[in-house]
Amino acid sequence: VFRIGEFSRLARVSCRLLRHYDALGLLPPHTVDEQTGYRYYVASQLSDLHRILALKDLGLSLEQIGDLLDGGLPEDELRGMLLLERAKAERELAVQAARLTQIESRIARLDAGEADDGDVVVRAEPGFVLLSVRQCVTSFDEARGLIAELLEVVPRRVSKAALGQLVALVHSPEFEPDDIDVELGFVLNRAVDVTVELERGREARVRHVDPVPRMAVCVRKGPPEQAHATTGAIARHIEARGLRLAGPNRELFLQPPRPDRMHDVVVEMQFPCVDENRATV
Amino acid sequence: VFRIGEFSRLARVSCRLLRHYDALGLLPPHTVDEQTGYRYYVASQLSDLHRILALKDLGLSLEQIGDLLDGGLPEDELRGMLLLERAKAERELAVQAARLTQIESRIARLDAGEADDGDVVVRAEPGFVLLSVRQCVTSFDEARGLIAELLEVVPRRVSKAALGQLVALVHSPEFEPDDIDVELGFVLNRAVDVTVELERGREARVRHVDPVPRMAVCVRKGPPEQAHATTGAIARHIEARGLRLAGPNRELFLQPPRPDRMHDVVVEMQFPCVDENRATV
DNA sequence: TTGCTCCTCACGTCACGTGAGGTGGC
DNA sequence: TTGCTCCTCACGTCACGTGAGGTGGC
Repeated sequence: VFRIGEFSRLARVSCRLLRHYDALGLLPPHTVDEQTGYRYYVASQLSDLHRILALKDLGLSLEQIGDLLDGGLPEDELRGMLLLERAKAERELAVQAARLTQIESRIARLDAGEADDGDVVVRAEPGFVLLSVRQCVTSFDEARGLIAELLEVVPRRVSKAALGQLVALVHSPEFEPDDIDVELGFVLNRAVDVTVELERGREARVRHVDPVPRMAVCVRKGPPEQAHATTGAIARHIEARGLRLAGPNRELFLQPPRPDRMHDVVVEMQFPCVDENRATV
Repeated sequence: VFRIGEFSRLARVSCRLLRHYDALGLLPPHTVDEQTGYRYYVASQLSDLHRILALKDLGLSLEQIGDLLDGGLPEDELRGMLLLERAKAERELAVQAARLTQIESRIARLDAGEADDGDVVVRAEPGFVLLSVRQCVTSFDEARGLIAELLEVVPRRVSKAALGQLVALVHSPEFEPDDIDVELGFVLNRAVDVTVELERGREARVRHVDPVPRMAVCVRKGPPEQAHATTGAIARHIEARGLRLAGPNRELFLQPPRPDRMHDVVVEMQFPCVDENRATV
């Protein structure tokens, strides 16, 4: 029979841990002296402790371990718990792997004396409702004209409260500056059912844009020529992270742009991605 | 200029996070209304936020990020931080991988209806001082005789306070029951410099046992025949975990054994391991 | 008798989530 | 005027680590 100090040395755990597990009812001492409160453990309790530590190593919480130890565990539930833990461990593993490759690519770039590219973020993007018109433009000026038209016409038909940011979706699979299939419109904050007529018989319509599980985003400030740098940063980032571009990229105008001052714009560039390995999350 | 709610929706983070980062000085709002306390953000702060989130993704703490953002970062220190983070991420990755394979092997064993083997633990083991005698024994009875002799003779020469657990180290690389190279002795709690003479001219001497970075341990209760089951559990465990046996295994007698009741013993079996992949940690 | 070990609080950790209770702006 | 949004506390999270302050046992 051991006092808590000896037992903790045998087990290579702290006394505090043993007291903690006692408090939680996970591993009550074999005996407790009523006078002094001293805890006394016996040798065979070391295997009880090992069982707890082994379960903890699997990633179970102490609460789960407690349920499992005194619950008599109905086999099925244990299986269920393990399957959940496996999924959790797989996610965590992927996160850690991504983190490691990101760090390594940062070190590599630092050693090569290259720029930071530090502000690329990958996140899930929910779906939203969009009021938009889609067409091919042959020049940047044409796009700018379309933006100007939308900015003028749409607010007359839709209440200001419902109108969100201006957004562009680039549907052209490849970048050809003189023939870009682009969709331009406004995010809608509330459901509105309108069709807005534009010049030359075109119309802006309401449609739903699907959510994207992995969107690489980066904010660009300044003229459109700056876009190359931002695109490059995103490209390096997603490559380092083992992702691949998938689907039309977007530009979200954080400030309502003024067509005469497009060089002063703040835009969030968004690129949908998928994992190299698996098609879906 | 955005209020906190709009800004949080644009950034897909919570208001609480923005207030938290404000409180820490990581991302103060562009403006704060003195009357109402309302926080106002501008579009370009989104990229500041992204920078913070990207650094957080690397595993840096908010405190580190704060130092880094306003510290002007002396390049070298940044490198140092990243190298540390890489090491941390590598360790974490290994831990997660081990966890995952452990969970998977548990599920597999559960599906196959096999036993639990749940109480194997891998841990680091510090070095210690041992008072021991080493010899080849040709039978279990001979070992038992040696234990009896040690239990009788040693306590006469060494104070009880200094004497720790009885331990056996099995030096035979392979298990041959009729010729086991075994070292038997006591862990010493304090430095003692003695040589204890035994029968037939043999001696127990003091020596230092090196620490072991990875020791797979499991407690066995009952007769030595039980040892096979425990050994099997450990073997399955370390295989599932991508480890490999390395060095002499040990048996630590948690209770002072009585040679006439060896079937009632509680022993911790210890097996040194190394990683399959790399020789050292 | 002097150390040594044990005891019970109780705060700290880390990055926020989640109410509680109250107030300004359209 | 009614919602809506914002504000500031302040507690909870998870598994202990780390003192503080005090007491029993050899």
